[in-house]
Amino acid sequence: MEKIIYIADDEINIRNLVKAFLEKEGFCVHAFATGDLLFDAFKNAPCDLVILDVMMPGNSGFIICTKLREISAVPIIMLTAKDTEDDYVSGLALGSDDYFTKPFSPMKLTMRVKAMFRRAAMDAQNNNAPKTAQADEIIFEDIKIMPNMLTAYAQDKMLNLTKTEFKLLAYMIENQGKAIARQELLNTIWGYDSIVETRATDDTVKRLRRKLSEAGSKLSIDTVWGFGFKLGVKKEGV
Amino acid sequence: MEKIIYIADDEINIRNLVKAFLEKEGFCVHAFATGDLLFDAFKNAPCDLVILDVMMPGNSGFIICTKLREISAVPIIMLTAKDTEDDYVSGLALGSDDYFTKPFSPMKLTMRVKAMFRRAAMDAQNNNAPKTAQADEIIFEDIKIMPNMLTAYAQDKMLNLTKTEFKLLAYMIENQGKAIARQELLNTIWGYDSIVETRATDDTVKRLRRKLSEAGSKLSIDTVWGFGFKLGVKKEGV
DNA sequence: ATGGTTTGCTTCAAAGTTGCCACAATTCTT
DNA sequence: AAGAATTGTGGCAACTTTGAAGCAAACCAT
Repeated sequence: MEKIIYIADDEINIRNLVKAFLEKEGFCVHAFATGDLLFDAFKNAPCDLVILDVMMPGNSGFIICTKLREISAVPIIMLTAKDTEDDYVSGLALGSDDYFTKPFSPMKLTMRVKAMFRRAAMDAQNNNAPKTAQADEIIFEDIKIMPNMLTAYAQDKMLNLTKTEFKLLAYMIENQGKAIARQELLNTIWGYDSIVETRATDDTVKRLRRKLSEAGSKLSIDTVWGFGFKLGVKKEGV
Repeated sequence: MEKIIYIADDEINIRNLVKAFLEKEGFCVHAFATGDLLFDAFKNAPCDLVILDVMMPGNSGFIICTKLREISAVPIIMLTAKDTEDDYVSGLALGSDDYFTKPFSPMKLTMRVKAMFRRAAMDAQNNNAPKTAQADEIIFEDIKIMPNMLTAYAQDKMLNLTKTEFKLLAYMIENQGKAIARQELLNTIWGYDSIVETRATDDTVKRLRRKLSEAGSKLSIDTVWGFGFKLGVKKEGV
């Protein structure tokens, strides 16, 4: 089944470039000059994935993203020239699923798109967990995560997590029980194009473990030797 | 399979530096003084990745990039001294996949190169076997195997298997019933070019048997004398 | 700018894995 | 039944992977 992708960007070069790359991969791509045009088209005929530039004449990508989220759970990738963490957070908080900073590599965008479809397909298979991305709270054992606010509680005590730690914990809880490979964490948290050493994951896990333990959480991050990590529960001490 | 990398840069120091670093990582590197030379070589013998300096005598890296893109989808990394947004965007618009600004760390370039190959490999894997390899669970008797997660259960108790043990058990279960020769296991699990003794399989089987029995599994690994092993089921004791 | 945080890297020690060995137990051959 | 070949067992050492502490560069909010 051919996947349909809508893209909105006011720069025609970017538009054509992305369109060309994605079409070469067999996707059906419709390009729009503004977010509003895209939104109108979406109302008539929803697509499988949306790529939105943030800076556009008329309503910005953020606004379109919010409007889309009101009517659909379609995956959204945001493009932006700005590289600030603020934008990153607000973009994710508004419900976009991924984020690209211009200038970006068309091939990487293509790979990310394919990865998202793969993931969506996998989620569909184990339909038990329909991750509508924006649950207000995710709870696992004595941990409560509030994705919108980048906040996490353990035993009702607030954990003071950094962004990296939060993303890692959130990802592991979404995949609770599963063992997760270091490389998968790198790809997901640090991005497919990251150049950090694999051991960077150990650092974040180390800091997460300390914070969890200081908060007295029963949650433990177990090592799967030669592979990665897995969530577990500490035994009730004696 | 050794990856072949072409690099074009008019500065011999850069050329040699990058060449040395990449060769140390096991890549086969051919260096060219101009982009045109590289392009000619590529027409005769394509390579797996191209690194192009932008500023070169003769045709610039941008032009070479465009010409390469007309005949191939080979990954291209651009190097440039200029750090302007214009250059970046036009480089990408011409189809390069990544971008490095001089001065750059050879180590980071190397890591990026490795990441690109890793991604390409993953992509190929996922495309070739979109469904077959993605079985979430394989079940045999009281054993449940979850291939993606290096996790296996016996009687709903988790088995703590190492990578080697896991691969061996998974392979035997995939071929359930069949007797498997030691040499076949060696080739499959340890690889054709492995130098381990045949008896290494016995070691892993030994450890697997212990873990299975400790978990109380009914699964047994039976010896086929003078040949290899075969999965079986223990009798209901008593 | 600037002062505090975050974060990835380095180094070293600790822990886990794995192939090999010697020898005992088993099976096959004669 | 004796001898030869093959397999099971426990131990072990080399190797790999992981954890911890410290550090410096990058990052971020003032």
